[in-house]
Amino acid sequence: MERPVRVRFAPSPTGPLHIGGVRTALYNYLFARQHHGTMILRIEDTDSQRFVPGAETYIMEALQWCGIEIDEGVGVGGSHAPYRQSERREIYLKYALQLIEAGWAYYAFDTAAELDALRAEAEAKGEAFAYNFTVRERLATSLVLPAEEVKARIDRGDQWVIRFRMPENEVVEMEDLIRGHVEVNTSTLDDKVLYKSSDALPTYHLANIVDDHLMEVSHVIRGEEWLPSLPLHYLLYKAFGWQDSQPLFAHLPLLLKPTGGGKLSKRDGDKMGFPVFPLFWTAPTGETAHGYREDGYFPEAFINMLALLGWNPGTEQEIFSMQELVDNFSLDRVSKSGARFQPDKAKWFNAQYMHHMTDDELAALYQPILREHGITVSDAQAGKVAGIMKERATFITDLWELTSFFFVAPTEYEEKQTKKYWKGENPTILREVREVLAALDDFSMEHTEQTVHAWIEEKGYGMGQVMNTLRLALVGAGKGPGMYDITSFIGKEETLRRIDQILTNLIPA
RNA sequence: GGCCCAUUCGUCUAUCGGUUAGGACGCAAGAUUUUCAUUCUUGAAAGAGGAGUUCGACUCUCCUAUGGGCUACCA
Repeated sequence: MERPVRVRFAPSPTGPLHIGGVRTALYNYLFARQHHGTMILRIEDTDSQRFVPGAETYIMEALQWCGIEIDEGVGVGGSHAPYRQSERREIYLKYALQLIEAGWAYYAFDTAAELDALRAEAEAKGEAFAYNFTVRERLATSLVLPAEEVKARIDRGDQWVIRFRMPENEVVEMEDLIRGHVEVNTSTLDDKVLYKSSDALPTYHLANIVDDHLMEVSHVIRGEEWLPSLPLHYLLYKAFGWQDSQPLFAHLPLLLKPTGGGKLSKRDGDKMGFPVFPLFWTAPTGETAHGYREDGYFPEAFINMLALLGWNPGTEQEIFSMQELVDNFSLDRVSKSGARFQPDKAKWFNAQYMHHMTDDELAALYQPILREHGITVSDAQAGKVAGIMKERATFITDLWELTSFFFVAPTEYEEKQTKKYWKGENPTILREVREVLAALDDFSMEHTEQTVHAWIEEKGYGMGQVMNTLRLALVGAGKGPGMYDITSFIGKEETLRRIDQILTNLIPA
């Protein structure tokens, strides 16, 4: 295979891109980058009924947030423009007609009502209706109607479609990069509609094959839901005489619901409290859906998680940057069976990325949240506290809950801790600790710790007893980092002030 | 119903005929600890079932079961 790698992600703008779509885009992107190929974004808007305004913009924003770069396509242009199928509509009819010419397709004039009647009739007899060699000769098609009649019907504006003439009893042999050899007998297939006069647009099958050919796509990497139509696609390449440049196919396993069966859908997210979309989405109807971005996920963590859902490197490495994914990805390590999406693992990935962030990175993300709470501090300070507490956080938004006591003195004292420590001689000991701290000139972490610990030992107090009482005074709760992280950050003056505050405000039990 | 694809711990997965079937998430226990976490250690936890092929099958073949996809003038 000498030809340049060109892959495409080809969503249809019928709603927000969900994570299954993002993963398909990701695998295409990884494959393209690894082979120094081209990643194409094509919008398949051949269904005028289901078109949703805003969906296309959403798709492009989502890919951008994920770090999936488009080399060619909608939004960036390229040598094979246009990339929106609705803007290529004049191309397709020509090819459909070419197929009729060659005997691979025909006009059909059935109305929706007639087809429904046919289906009902078959069902009544307990049979499955198939529009194929068994019925096509008995229906109003260009196969049986005289040429003049066909022309007359078209001329007078009757609705028609062009259907593929599926051969009878032929075995189509196919190769899938993930699944290997697959074969299907054409007698089980039907005469798919390729083009419809109602909106002068092709269906997916025709548009897809024509565009992939014209855009010189080398590998088609798409969801498993397309596997059943692969024989048709093979036959279309054959009918057009394009077998030599036919792309290689890889059908990806589906992303399944976390529990129960079925494909992941929008409703699952709403029900189970995790996003199924990369970004927040507002439908034209006003309906909204959560997004990973707004829920606090890092795009890198989101992508990492998605990449491992259906693919693995064969090693025990789990944390991958985009570049590492590009270097390690391979289609033959993509699994064959559907992967159940796991919300807990997604969180774990995010926490891992959080833990590995530098103070500077954390500061940049945390500052806006601090500002929302009316806290103005330097980046260094924001980064410092975030760095101290990051290992306890899953999301950036967890940080405020975790670090607020660095900036604000407690306004109330947690009941459990108060009961446990604000009793007996502890308030008196706290008074003594206050004197020890007040006498300090050097309030650094090391020096404070050394002095206070030596003092505790000398007095024979319990370490936990003293430290937890002090914690209650400074934090107001039984949580937080080491005490000296706190004292050194808030400083001597504030430390003493918080001790005085609890001593004057809280009456010991 | 028909066609196609799949089937290893609860979940994501490793294994490409010979392993005490490995790792991760989650769960449980323990250790560390001034709190909460983190971290570390340990544990429970799997080859859908049945026939073959083979000296030997999780791995290859077939059947069954189960799950999933498709079966539109949707993609």
